[in-house]
Amino acid sequence: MNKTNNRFSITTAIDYPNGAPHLGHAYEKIVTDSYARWYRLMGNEVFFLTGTDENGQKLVKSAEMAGVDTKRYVDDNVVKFKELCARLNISYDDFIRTTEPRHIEATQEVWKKLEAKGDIYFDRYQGQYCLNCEAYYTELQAVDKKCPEHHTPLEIVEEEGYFLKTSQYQSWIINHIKSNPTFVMPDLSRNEILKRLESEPMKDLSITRPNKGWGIPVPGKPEYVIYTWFDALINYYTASQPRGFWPNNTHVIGRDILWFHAVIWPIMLHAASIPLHKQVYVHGMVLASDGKKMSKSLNNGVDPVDVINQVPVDSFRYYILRAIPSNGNGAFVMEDLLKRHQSELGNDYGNLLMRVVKLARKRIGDPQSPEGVKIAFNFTSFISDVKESMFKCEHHRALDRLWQEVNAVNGYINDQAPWAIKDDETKFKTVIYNGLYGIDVVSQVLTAFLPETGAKALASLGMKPGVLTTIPRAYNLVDPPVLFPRMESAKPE
RNA sequence: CGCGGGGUGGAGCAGCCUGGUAGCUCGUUGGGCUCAUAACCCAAAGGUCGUCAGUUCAAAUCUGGCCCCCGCAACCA
Repeated sequence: MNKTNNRFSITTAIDYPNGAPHLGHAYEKIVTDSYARWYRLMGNEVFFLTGTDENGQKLVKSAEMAGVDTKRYVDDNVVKFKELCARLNISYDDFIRTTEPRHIEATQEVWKKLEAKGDIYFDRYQGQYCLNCEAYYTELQAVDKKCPEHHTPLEIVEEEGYFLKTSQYQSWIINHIKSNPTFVMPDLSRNEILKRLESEPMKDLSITRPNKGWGIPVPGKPEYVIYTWFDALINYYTASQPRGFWPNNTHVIGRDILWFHAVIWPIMLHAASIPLHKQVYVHGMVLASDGKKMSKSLNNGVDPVDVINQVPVDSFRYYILRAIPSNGNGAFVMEDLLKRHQSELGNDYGNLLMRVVKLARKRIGDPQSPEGVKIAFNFTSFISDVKESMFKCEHHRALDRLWQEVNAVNGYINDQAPWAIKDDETKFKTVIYNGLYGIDVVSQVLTAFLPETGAKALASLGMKPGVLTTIPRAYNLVDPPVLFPRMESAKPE
C-alpha cells in the first residue's frame, strides 16, 4: 500500500444495508482495520473510513416488503453494521451514510462540475428490464431474455436519462493503470481489468433514474435521482476531503466491484479535475466450507456474529487474516479456525507469554530491567519483512512471518531452558529479559492484527499499545490472563 | 474459441518467474521433557508434484494438447 508522508487514509467499500451484515462484510472490515492499525503503529496519522450505501432503489422495495418506511428500514440495518464493527474492534475514524446532507452536497457538487465540463448528456436508452427487480439486465446476464432473479420474461423498456461520457476516457484509464503498477492490486486483478478494458469498447454510463422519492435529486432536474453507484463512489471524497485526507491512499474492495473502483471512479474524478485515489486493493473472497461462494440459495453461509459468540473475536480475526490468502480465495472452515485457535494462538503465542511471565515473577519478581542484559534478538529483519508484506497488501504473509518470530522466541526459551538455570542469576535474568523483550516486540506488531490480544499481552508487561518501538525497555509484570482458552467443544452439528 | 485463478504426502498451502537432493503448518505414530493453557522438544511414517507428449544431460519448475475444480461477466464483500 502506498502512503504519502506521515498520513495514510484507507477505506472499505460502503455496505448496502439491505439486511444483516454477513461474513464478507466482516472480512473486509477486519482486513482494512488491520492496515489502518498497522499504519498507526508505524507512526502515521491515519484516516479509516467505512459506511453505508443507502440510496439504492432496491432498498425502497425491501422496505416495502418488510412493511416499514424506507428511512426506518435503512436506519435499523445501519445499526446492525455499526454493532458488528464494535464487536470486531473496527477502528474506523468516520462512518459515512450516503443519505447524510454532507454527502448529498458533495455528490451534487461533483455532478455540477461534470455537467459544466460537458461530460454529462441527456439521451434515451432502451434495455431489457425486469419490473420486479426494477433493473436492467444485459444480454449476457439474461440468457433466454428472462430475469436471472425471477425467471420471468424481461420487457424491452425505453427511458430517458442522463449519461456520463465514460467511453471517451477509455484510453486514458488504460494508460493510467499501465503507468501506475500499484494502482490496482494485486497483479491478478490488475491484469483482469486491463484485459477487459482492452478487449471491448466501453459504453457510456447511465447515471440517473426516475425520481420515485428516494435518492439524491439531480441538481436542477428533480424529476431524476442520481444512480446509486455514481453517488456511492463519491462517499470517499465526501468524508475525506474536509479532513484533508483526499486523495485516499487505498480503497479496499471485493472483486465484484473492481470495475467501478478501477475504471468508473477514476474517470469521474479525472473528468471533474479532482486528484485520484492512489490505489485499489482487491481482497480475497471467503468461500463456504464446500469451496463455493456463500449464497442464500445454497444455504452455506456463515454468520459472523455466530462465530464470535463461540470464540474470542481475535481468534476470528486471526483466522480470517491468516487463512484466507490476501490475493485469492479461501474456504471458511470452522474446524480449522478452532485448530488455529488452539495451536497457533493458544499453544504458540499464549503459552509463550504465560511460561515466560510466570517464571519471571516466580524467580525475580515484577520489575524487569534491560540493564546489564545482553540482548539476544535483532528484530530489524522481522519488522522490515512485515513492513514489506503489508506494503504489498499481503497480510497473510505478514502474519505468517509474525508467527515465525513467535516461534523463534519460543525456540530461544527452549534452548536456554531458564528453569534449569539454578546457580547463575545473571544468566537467568538475561534469558528471562530477552524472552520478555521478544514478547514485547511481537505483541506490539500483533496489535495491528489482534488489537485486544496485543493490548492484553502488553498489559501483562506493564505496557500500553502505541507506536512501535524495538528499544529494550523496563517491564512491570502482572500475571497474564489465559488469552485463548482451550475449547473442549466437539461442537454439535 | 468471453476473461481469469487453481489441481503438490490425510487436510490446508509454499516452491514454478531466475530448471538440478520436494518444503511449511495441522493431523498420525514412537520417544523425551516439565517453566507454561494436558502446553513444549526430538524422531518416524506418508507424495509417480491432474494427465499426455515435447525441449533438455536434467522438469513440480519451460512449451503444447487434454481432463477436472472455482471465480468473474457491469450495481450480490
